[in-house]
Amino acid sequence: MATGRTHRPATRSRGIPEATVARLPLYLRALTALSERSVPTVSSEELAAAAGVNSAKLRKDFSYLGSYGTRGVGYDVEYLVYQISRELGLTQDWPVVIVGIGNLGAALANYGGFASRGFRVAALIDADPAMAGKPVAGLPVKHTDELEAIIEENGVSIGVIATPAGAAQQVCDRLVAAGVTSILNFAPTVLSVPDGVDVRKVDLSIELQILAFHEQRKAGEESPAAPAAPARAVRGGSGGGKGPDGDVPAVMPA
Amino acid sequence: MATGRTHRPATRSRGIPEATVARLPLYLRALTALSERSVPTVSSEELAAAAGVNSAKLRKDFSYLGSYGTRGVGYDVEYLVYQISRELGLTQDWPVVIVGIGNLGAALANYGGFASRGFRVAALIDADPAMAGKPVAGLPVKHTDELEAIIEENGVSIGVIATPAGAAQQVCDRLVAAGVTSILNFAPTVLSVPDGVDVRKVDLSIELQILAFHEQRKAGEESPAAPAAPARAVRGGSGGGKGPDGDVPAVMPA
DNA sequence: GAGTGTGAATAGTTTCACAGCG
DNA sequence: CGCTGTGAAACTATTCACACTC
Repeated sequence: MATGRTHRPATRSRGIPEATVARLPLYLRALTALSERSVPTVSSEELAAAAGVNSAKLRKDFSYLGSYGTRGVGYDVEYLVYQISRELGLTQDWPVVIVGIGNLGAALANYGGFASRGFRVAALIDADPAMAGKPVAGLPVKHTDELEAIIEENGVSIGVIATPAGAAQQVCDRLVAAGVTSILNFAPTVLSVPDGVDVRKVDLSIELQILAFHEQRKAGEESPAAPAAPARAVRGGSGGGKGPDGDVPAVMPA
Repeated sequence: MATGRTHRPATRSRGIPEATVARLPLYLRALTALSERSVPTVSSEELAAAAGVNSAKLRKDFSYLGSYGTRGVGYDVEYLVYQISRELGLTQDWPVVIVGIGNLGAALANYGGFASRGFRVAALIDADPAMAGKPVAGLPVKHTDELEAIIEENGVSIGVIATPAGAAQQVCDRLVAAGVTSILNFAPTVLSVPDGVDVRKVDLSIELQILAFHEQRKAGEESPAAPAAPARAVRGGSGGGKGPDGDVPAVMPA
C-alpha cells in the first residue's frame, strides 16, 4: 500500500500553465484589496507590485485567461476579480472537511481565510472520542466513524489532513474511498493516492530546511574557500541524550 | 513604503538547482525512515518511490551533490543522510523565533518536526501582553518588546511569522532590522524585504484555491455544464463592446 | 502617450536512454 | 548483469521587447 501511485500527472489544465494557476490566488488577493478600497482600475505594473511578481509575468498570466485589459488604461478591478474567481472555481461553494483537530487542525478551523472565499468547513473530524461533540471554531467535532457519512451527505470533494504522520495515509485512503478527490496534506508524509486525486502538501519542516540551505550559503559567502571537506563529521560524541532519530554517522568521503 | 523590493533574485545556489534543493528534504525524510529500520542501502528506484518522485529525477538530483552511489548496488543510506544533511545545513543548529502565538503559532511551537532536525525554537513572541509569561509548548511567551534583544542574544537568523496579516509586514521589518535573513511567512500577505533576505510563504488559502481549480476542471470534464451566472460584475462604462477576441461573454446577466 | 498582449529569446526542469562502472 | 551517472532531447516557465490599441 505504501508504494502506490503518487506523482501528479500534471493535468493539462485547459491550457493554463500550472505556474500561472498557482499565481492566480495571489492576484485575486491583491485585487480584492483594491476592490475594497474602491480602486476602479490597475495597471499590470501596480498589480504586479502588489502581488509580488513582475509585470511581464502578470500580463503573460492574464493572457492565458483572455484579453481582459484595456490598452493604455489597465485592468478593471471588479471585472478581473470576477474572472479570476470564476477561473479558480470560487464562484461555487466548496465544502471541506478537516481531519485531525489537534493544535493545527484547530488553527485551520479558526482561520478566517477559509470561509471567506468559496470554502466552507463542512465538518471537523477527530479520532479521539474525547473530542467528539466539543465545539471548535463554532463547530462540534465529529468522530472518525462518521467520516464517510459526512462526506457523502455534504458532497465534500476537498479534504484537509491535519493528523499526525502515522495516521495520514489511512485517513487519506478513507477520504478517497468516500469520494474526496482533492487533498491538502499537512502531515509530513508522502501520500499515495489513485490517479485522478490531487494532493497538495504543506510541510513546515521542508520549508525550514530550504531556508536553512540558503542561509548556510549566505554565511559561506563571506569566508573564502573551504569547499566541503567534512572533516568534522562526528558530532555529539555519544549516542545517548539527544537524537530521537538517526544520528548523523561519522562517515567520511573516501 | 509598502512597495519595497520583493522578488527573490533566484540566488545561484552554488550550482544546485532550486528545484533540486526543494526535494532534498523529501529524500532526507525517506532516508531517515530507512535508517531507522536499519536498511543499509537503497536503489534510486526504491528511494524515489518512498519520496514520491521518479528515479531519473532523483538520480539527476543526487548528481548535483556528487557521486555518492555505487553502480550495481545503490546508495548507502547512512552516508546519504549525512551528505544531504550537510548540504542542507542541518549539521548545524538553527535557532528560530516564532512570532504570533495564536492558534497557529502554538501549533507550530508544538510541532515535533521543528526541533527534530537542526532547528531549535529559541523563543515564542507575541504582541499581547496577556500572553507574556504563559508557557506554550514548554516555553514562556515573550512580549514583542523583547524581539530585538532575543534575536541578538540567540543569534537568530530564521524567523517564523504567524501573526494576523495586518501585523506581518511590521513584524517582518523588525525581524529584518534585527538581523534575521530568512523568513517563513504564514500570514496571507506579500512581504517586502530587502535584497539578501529570503522569504518563503505558506498559504492555506492559496493551496485550497489551486485545488479548487483542478476540482472544477474534473467536474467540468463530465458534463458540458453552463458556467455560473455572475451576480453583479457590472462592467464599467467604456465602450460597451468587449473588444477584439473577446469570445468571453463580458458579463452575462442571469 | 500609456499600457496591454504576445511572439521570440532565454532560462530552468524533467525525462530519456544509454555508456560505463562495480 | 544491475544500477548509477549523465549528456542530449523535450518540455515548461520566465523575460524581453515591441507592435498595436485606446
